Amino acid sequence: MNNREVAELLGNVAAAYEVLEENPFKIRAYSQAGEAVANLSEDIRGDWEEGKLDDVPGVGPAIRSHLDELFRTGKVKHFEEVFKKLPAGLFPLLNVPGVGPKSAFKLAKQLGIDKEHNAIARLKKAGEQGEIEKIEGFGKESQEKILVGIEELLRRENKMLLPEAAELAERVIEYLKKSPQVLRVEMLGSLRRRASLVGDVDLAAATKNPEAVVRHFVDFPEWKQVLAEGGITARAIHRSGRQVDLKTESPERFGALLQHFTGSKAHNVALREYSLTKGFSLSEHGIKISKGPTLPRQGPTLKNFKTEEEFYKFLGLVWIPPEMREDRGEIEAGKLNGLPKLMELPQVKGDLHIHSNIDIETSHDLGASPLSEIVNQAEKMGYEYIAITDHNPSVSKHSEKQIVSLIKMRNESIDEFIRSRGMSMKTRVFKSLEIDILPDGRLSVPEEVLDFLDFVMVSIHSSFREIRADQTQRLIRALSYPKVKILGHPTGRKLLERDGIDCDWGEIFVVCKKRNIYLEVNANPRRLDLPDDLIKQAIEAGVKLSLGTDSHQVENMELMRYGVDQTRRGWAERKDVINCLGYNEIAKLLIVNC
DNA sequence: GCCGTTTTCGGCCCGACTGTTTTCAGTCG
Repeated sequence: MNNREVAELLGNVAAAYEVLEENPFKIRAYSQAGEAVANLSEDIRGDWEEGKLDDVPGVGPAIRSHLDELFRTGKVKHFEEVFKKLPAGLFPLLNVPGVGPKSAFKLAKQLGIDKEHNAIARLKKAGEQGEIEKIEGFGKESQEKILVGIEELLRRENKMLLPEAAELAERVIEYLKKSPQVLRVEMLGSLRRRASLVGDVDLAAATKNPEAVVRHFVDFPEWKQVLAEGGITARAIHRSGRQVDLKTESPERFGALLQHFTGSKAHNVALREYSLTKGFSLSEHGIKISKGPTLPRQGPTLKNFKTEEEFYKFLGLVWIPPEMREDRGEIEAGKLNGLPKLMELPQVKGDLHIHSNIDIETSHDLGASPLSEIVNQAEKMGYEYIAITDHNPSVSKHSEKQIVSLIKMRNESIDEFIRSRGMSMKTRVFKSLEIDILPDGRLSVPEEVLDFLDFVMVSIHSSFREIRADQTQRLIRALSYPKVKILGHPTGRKLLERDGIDCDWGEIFVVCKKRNIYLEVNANPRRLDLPDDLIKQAIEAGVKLSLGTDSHQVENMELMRYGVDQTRRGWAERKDVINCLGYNEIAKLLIVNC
């Protein structure tokens, strides 16, 4: 059982308790535990194996013992007894937007949806045949809403990679700014927090005339369909099929709106709990002072905030960068003024993961761009250095001797290029190689090859599904070779395609720290690997990071900012990322025997 | 059922929107 499945199970228990009208706080406890598991990047089963379930927020003695039973026996007797009281078809219906536990129960019961596997299809059919509106408590409009919800469910299953969401948002923002009524526009939600995957694009506009701004928004020519248009908000579907929401607010209150809809939900819940202890009640409109010297008979007064900075300051906190708002300790840190000074894109002085088109008959994709274009681009970006990290020559097609001579050939071609450019070349080039880690942890090239490289990057490109202990030993063995300085895209995940490997990262961090090996934050938006929460843990363990775009063509070197976004989500400061060092300093770290 | 800078007992986030049950429950972010 993976995290998503465990989270779903806990969510189903919460929903079942809701239908059965259990204690509301017990319901919330299960639903919070479920969300916490869903947001975990560590494998929860691994946490259980190591006796660390207590570290998961929201998991106390009762839920821990249920999870213990789940991992030992594959099921939880108590949960099954609870579920038995309800139709099994109820649970898939919870995924339809607009359908919660109570409605799902009524629908499943009245429509006789008693199996999980075809529940959504049966609901859809019932809606199309007008069966839903006949149920007490539902009408024609709820029936229509459910059918729209089912469509949205099918569409929502593929979230957007960050750049797709960012580019769509920028198009709409550019259009919105054409209206003189729009005083300010900002991105909201997971997009503003620069999360690796984004659901809908949410935007906020500051205006004194919300109706005019909403009208302008719905007139955007690229909408396929306008879903809703109110006095202060609107929602539309873009021709790409992606949903865009707009919220408006007066400039005087814009700070509170921005804060509220930037989230994350977990951050906001934690912030409200913290604020309540001070007698403040937060909302998207501002802060109500519910305790202390409010005037009698007047009720709580609402305080307005133009900016987020003022909003956080009023709560006794410093402004928290959106990337950090995931309830990972940022409120505590903001209280003590102990927030890190996050690194920024202009501090990046080089790209440590680039593939060229020098043909050494590689095991994986050859780059598309010649070294000359790569260096030109690097100089344009103001880089002091780049690392050429082509894949190793394929092992099956070459003898060891041939591999060595291919690497020598590549070195000569790089050296010749550098000579030809002479003193005018501002960017220095590291000769490296991205070497495959074999299933047993050995490297896929003869050790002799390492002598011809400035440093080595190693990466996993196969056998992603080994069990944790094996995968951990595999990585440790790979990291023990001389000259290995960077572990490339450490988890091997591909967003929306496959999960990363299961591995005891704590052990890997120890090895990296001891041997001065750097963990890559791969900036390719399909990878963004290490993931943000592991970045945070790595930094806490004293491990330093290496940024690389994994570019196979020069255009992709521009994707560095997405890697920087993720390091910021992992609380990285300038000192945590070796790319912030100048050439002389980083050469000392990477080239061990120079 | 969880949790701790007023608490190991007694609390537990806030408001908008929607549709239908004509006064509010359910759902969402």
